[in-house]
Amino acid sequence: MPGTELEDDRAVKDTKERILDAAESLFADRGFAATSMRTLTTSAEVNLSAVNYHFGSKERLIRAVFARRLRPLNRERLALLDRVDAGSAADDALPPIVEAFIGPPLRMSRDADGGGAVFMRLLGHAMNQPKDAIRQLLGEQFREVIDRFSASIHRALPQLDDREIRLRLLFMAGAMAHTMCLSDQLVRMYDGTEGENDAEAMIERLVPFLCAGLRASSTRHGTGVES
Amino acid sequence: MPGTELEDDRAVKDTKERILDAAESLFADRGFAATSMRTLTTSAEVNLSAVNYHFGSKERLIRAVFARRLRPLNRERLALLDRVDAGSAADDALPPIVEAFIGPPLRMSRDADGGGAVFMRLLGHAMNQPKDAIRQLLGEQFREVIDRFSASIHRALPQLDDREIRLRLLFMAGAMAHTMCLSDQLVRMYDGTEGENDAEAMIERLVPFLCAGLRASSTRHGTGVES
DNA sequence: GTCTATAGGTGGATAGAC
DNA sequence: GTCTATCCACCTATAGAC
Repeated sequence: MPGTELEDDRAVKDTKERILDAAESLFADRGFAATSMRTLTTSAEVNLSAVNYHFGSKERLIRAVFARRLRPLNRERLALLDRVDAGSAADDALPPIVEAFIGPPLRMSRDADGGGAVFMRLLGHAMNQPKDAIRQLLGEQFREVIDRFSASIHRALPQLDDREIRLRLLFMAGAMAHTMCLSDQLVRMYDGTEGENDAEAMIERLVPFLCAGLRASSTRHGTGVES
Repeated sequence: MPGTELEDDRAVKDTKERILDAAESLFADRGFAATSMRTLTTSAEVNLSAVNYHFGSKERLIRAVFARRLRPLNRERLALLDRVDAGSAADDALPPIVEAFIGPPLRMSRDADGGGAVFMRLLGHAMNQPKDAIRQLLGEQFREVIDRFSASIHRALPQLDDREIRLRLLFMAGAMAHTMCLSDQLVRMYDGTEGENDAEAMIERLVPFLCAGLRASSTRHGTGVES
């Protein structure tokens, strides 16, 4: 079983990637349990046994699907955040922070060729998944991102305590996930009038909404004055 | 097949509700496809055939699970909105509007006895479901709610056009859905320090965040001035 | 209305030839 | 590494006795 990530063979990689691509697409469309290995391997045009040969089991295939995209995605987020952190720590650092958080995933939604669009739909779906092994996997993948972004937001908005920041980060993630998951319908809702406004237009609309939410006073009907 | 909603018999109702309760709980935990009728009927302590007898099929059981909770829930939302609409139409009507939208579902999360908590987790999961029959069902159930809330928000924030309002309503729904779906972890994250702060505390935190987001200027770094 | 029994089909995983 | 053939557990749905 070559599960030790020693991909030195071209033929192996092709088959593995065909499986990963098909899995991504089918999982996004139907969910994990509803996608059988039979339909998956048929769609990937590989043999039924190939999945077990290359990944060991269905569950490990699922983990591989997420790891393939999530690792570079979160690396990009943190790289963008590094650049923001190097500059101003004032309130006006907030929009770039938010964009570093939501930009890479939403922009990946636009990358229809590379299959990123499909994956983001899958991720939006998985983020609201019941307490599964998948959620645990996502928790591991996102822990560092959440910690780093919490810290940066705290620098920009020192009046918010850490707990409130993490909660609002959750609201942000929810709004983003829902947006990505419904991207099909959004494109339908928005095109015909403004043309090709996928990721960038959505980022331009989400950033003001989320920055305003992050800046909101914690008190119920507050006008900006703290407690 | 007594699928014509003529529940005049007590014994029937008990069995049906036991099935609905078990279905709600298992669907929330494992998803629809991963929940078999065997584990479901075992958990409900009814016979395997009871589901097909009372609901006709697994899919119609799923629809029944949603309809049972969603109809009264959305009725409550609209009733609350009616009371807001009867009052001021100014900007200060916004918090009650937002609360009418997110309050009933989040409050249902607290109702652990009635099983509402389980259902809301299920709903949060279903809202980010891929393009299934379930999403279509939810679309039907929510169309009137979205239309009515869009109109009320438009009265409170006349500077936003209808499309932007509907988009922000989507962001709201996403933040709410994600919050509800992760309620388990949130309770773990928040208790031990503030005690029993389930629904009301979360509403108090979501309302300022969402109101600020709704009020945000559409322009990227805007300070409140329109375009 | 509730039960047993079973039909008829699909699931993930594997053995072993090539 | 890829294929066919197959095991067997499990699935939904139904038939028919009580």
